[in-house]
Amino acid sequence: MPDAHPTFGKMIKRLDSRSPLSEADKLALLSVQHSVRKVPAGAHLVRDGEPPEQCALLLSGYAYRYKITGEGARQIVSLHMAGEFVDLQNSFLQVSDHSVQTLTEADVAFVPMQAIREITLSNPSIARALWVDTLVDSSIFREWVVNVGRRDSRTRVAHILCEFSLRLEAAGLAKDHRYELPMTQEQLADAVGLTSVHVNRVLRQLGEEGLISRDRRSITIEDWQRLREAGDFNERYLHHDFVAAARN
Amino acid sequence: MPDAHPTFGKMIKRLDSRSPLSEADKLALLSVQHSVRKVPAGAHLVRDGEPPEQCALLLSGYAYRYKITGEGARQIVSLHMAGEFVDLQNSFLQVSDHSVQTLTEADVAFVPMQAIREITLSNPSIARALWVDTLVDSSIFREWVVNVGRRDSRTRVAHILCEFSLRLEAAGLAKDHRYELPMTQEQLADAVGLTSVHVNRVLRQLGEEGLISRDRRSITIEDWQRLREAGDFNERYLHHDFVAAARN
DNA sequence: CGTGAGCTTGAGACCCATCAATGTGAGTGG
DNA sequence: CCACTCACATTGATGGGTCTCAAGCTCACG
Repeated sequence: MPDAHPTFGKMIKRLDSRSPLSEADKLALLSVQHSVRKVPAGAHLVRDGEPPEQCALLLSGYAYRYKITGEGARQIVSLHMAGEFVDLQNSFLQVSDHSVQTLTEADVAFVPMQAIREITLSNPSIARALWVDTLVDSSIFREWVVNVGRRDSRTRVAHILCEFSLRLEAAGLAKDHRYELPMTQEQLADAVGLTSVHVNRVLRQLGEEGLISRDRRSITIEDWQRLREAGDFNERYLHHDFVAAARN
Repeated sequence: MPDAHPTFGKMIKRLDSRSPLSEADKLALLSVQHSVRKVPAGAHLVRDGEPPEQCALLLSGYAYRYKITGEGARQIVSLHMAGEFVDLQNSFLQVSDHSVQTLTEADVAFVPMQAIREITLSNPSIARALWVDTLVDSSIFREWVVNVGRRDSRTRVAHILCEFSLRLEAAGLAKDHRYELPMTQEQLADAVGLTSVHVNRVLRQLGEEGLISRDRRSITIEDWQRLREAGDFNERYLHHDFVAAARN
């Protein structure tokens, strides 16, 4: 039933680019059981500690994953955009180890865990493609560990702005290094392990230096090369280098 | 050919506990093509930026993954012990996004990428089990993002000591909350995003408070409950809760 | 015993957090 | 169309946690 939401095609294209899928695979993905629901901004898709029952694919909008420390501080561990699965891992783990919340209003396709389990057992290429997708997720987590662990505030913020720019462009959601940042400065701060006050100062500084300009939530990268250097950014970890990997 | 190194059994048992394997699956894993080599401490198993050719399974000893920032700072992003794959993701990605180095002398089984690709395509249960293994890796990365992003130094160090204790016990490499920490304080610092000087002070403080005691590289957790609280530690993210997940 | 890597400790500096106040713009209701 | 409100952004002043620099210590090993 290829009357699936158009974003399904986007998701399939991304998977296919890193791990080739046959036409039959693509059709199987298109017709996987799911239900679509519109979800308001700030809604929880997954809650830390609860056993998951379905897997959410973002059809539009943004979401983020986060954890809360015992002190009550929040750390955002990833940001997700249209075409991405936000909690694929939950299909195979007993209990969720973090929460997922929408950043904006979003259209979400909920796929029953069972459907994911079945399609991946009966179709090894789909399993591999989804696996690779989670491996790229991992790579981004590793880079974030480095970002919050070893970079100073200016570098950290510049780095994440570079990452968002490339990921949004790869997803067809931005171009010319200009995009709507769907988060408040406080959320940005929680993603880079700083306070919103300090993020504000850093953004101002990056603006004064002519690396970026801002208008409300819109970010324009005025000088990609310099922002890239300022952010110690190397896009290798995004694994956008789609050289058609695998012969099997 | 079940004349494989005994640690293969350990690895298989761990995989099986989170994602059930048939006897045939286990035999296939035991007889996967590989070559064993003894590697000295400090040797590189993988180098950032290079295309990987094989996948390393640690049979004995310890290894860690790390990245170097443009400033030359090192961030260790994970620690691995006997029975773990250190770079499974490399079998499916074009280029390595980080380096892997041994912490101690180690026996390593090198499995050709091609063998991993083949066994996972022809055997969906093995693919799933390895996938789940990488998902647990991801969960640990997420926790590390939180650790370096939002916890103060004392909490950070206490947290990682708790994590090591549980992981080593689960691997049968420690018991009674006592273990040999296979890293220098500088390496520990690079894992928690601090300096070795500060890690040293924190370790002393934890000792003075009676939470741990140290003798050379040996760590004894004197008061698990209090260290757990000090480290804001909840073992959920380790996904050691082996309730035999899946019917298919 | 000499050597070197790693551990330990102190003093001072600095980056970022905290606290606090004000500014701004979108939405709401009168 | 104008108060009013509320979330978010912005800015300043101050303090603290961690880094940096530097020196001495310990212990395994030759």
